[in-house]
Amino acid sequence: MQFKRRTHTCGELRETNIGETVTLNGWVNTRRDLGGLIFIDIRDRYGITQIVFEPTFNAEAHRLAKELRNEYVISVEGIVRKRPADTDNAELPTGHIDIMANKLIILNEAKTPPFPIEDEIDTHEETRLKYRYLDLRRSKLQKNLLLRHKMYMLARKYFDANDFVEVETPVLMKSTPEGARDFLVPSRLHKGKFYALPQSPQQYKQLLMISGLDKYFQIVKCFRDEDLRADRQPEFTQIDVEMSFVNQEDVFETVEGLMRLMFKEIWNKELQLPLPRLSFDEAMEKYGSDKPDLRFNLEMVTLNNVFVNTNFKVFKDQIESNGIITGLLAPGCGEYTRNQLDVLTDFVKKLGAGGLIWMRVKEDGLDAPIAKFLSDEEKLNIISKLSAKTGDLIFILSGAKLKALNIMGALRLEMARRLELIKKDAQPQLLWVTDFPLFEWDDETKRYFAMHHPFTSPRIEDVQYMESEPGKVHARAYDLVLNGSEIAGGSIRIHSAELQAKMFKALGISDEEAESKFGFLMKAFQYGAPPHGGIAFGFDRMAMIFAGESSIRDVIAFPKTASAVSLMDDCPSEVSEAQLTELYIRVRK
RNA sequence: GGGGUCGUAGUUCAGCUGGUUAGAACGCCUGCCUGUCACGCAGGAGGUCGAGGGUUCGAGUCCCUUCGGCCCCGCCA
Repeated sequence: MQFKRRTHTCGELRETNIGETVTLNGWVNTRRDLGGLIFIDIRDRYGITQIVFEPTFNAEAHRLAKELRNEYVISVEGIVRKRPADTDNAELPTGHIDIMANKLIILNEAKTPPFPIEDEIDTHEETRLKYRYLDLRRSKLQKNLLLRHKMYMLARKYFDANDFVEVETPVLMKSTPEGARDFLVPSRLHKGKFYALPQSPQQYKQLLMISGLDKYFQIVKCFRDEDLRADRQPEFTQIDVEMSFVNQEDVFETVEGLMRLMFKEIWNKELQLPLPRLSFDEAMEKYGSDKPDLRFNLEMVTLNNVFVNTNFKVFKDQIESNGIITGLLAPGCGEYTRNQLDVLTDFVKKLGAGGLIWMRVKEDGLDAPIAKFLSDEEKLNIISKLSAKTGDLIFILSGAKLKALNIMGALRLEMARRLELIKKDAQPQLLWVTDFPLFEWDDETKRYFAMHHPFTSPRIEDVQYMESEPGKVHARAYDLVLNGSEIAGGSIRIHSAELQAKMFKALGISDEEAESKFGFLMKAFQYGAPPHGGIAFGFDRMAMIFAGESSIRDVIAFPKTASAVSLMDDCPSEVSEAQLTELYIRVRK
């Protein structure tokens, strides 16, 4: 098909172009057929320009324009003209001009799209995902992809300027049993053997440090075969970073520099450095989360001290069994009805709490179902500890420490929603959470797991407890948290064979097991491993927050549904018997 | 694996206690219309009520099973 190369994009023409003969190519955004006069808005990713078809100007073009429908692909040649007085459209950057068409070519017709190509649509996501290529025509999603592109460029420029080297690591790698479920890739050349897709290039980047690359980064796809969430996809992108001869402060400095750049270039905001830090313990006690949202206050308060000598059995038991009693003040909620309180009780019960204790703060004291079990002194202390005022509502949860704090953290977020504490224009809150526990107790298997990964270095001063009290050992691990989302996480790694052996021992991994699972890495460590550490950003999540979206899918071109399916191309799908045979695979029924 | 929620026209939804031919808006089609930009006016077409089964004289509506979207818990070193 013959058509002229465009002279301008659809967002480009201004009054300075008046009188020029131009050619635009694009999609029909809307048509307004007035009979004798036809207006067509032509759209490409740069913008929208109004075309006018007038029979006295060009009868042939006008005749053909009658056939135009939404989403037809067209090429238009015409003359840029100032719009007649009072017909300007201030909404459009191109709204002071229009194009008198003297030549129209229909490059392609289009079926009526299943949903309108415009920003504010309320079409179900299912339909949008099925026709993702149409969804991506909408300027909102295009804007998100452009923002994502800008973030790639900023990251690459930043790391390059700081002497980092981008190195590609394998996508087909060895399956490692720790961590998330691997996606497996069967080998045709090796019967019964499998590659795994990387959960992250963790081992490779450590090997690159041993190789002396010194400063490495990579924008890289990672894969985890776990259940999805609004902010989790089975394949996702990391900015992976590793550095040699560094401590935690060096990593922080590097990351903070990048974040300052992103804040400036994406949001035009000055980021105050250094970033605030919270220890894991502090974050859990105050906010009930290892990724606290600091855009609002509502701090939780640990009340164990108030109840050291209590007669209330529930609290007494918790204190004796090393549990926690945590309180949350809901300002001005003292008038919550029984029904509202039941809903909130139900909310925490669904998260695994035994129940929810509530107290209305009245002029003359606390009005609560458990009031009769508490001494006057305890009541006064609750009020003062939480700085409660008349008309407030107090929540108290007790239980095993991390579990109770987690549930209260969820309630904190729920109350913030109900009280609308997160304003739309709230300043973004970025912080470090540090000093994570090195180990995490797993009740099911009755053993400790590495909270981060088994190569994470303990704090030097805690090494002495690794055998006696593993639960007490803190890691040199850290997370970067933005508005209540973890956007990056990393650690200083173990680089000594001796300490690594201690770590495996604490994890209950035998020498043989360590050898078969991580032997290649252990071996490499014997050839002069420098002290090193790093971090990895959840790029999609970061893009989501910078774009102001609430789902990661809105910053990914072709995302999968919550059940890990691509509705557009219908994958995963079955494969032919021949393919399976070649891979020595039989599907179990 | 568990909890919540949704599924009716191309789209977004309404549809009461089970009862005549399942409605509205937008979109779509046809005609009219020379300054629209949410164009206007007139007319029209369009339905596997997610699927399967059951109860009933009768099911969009009640029951059971099942599929799918979204959110959350578990899971995500």
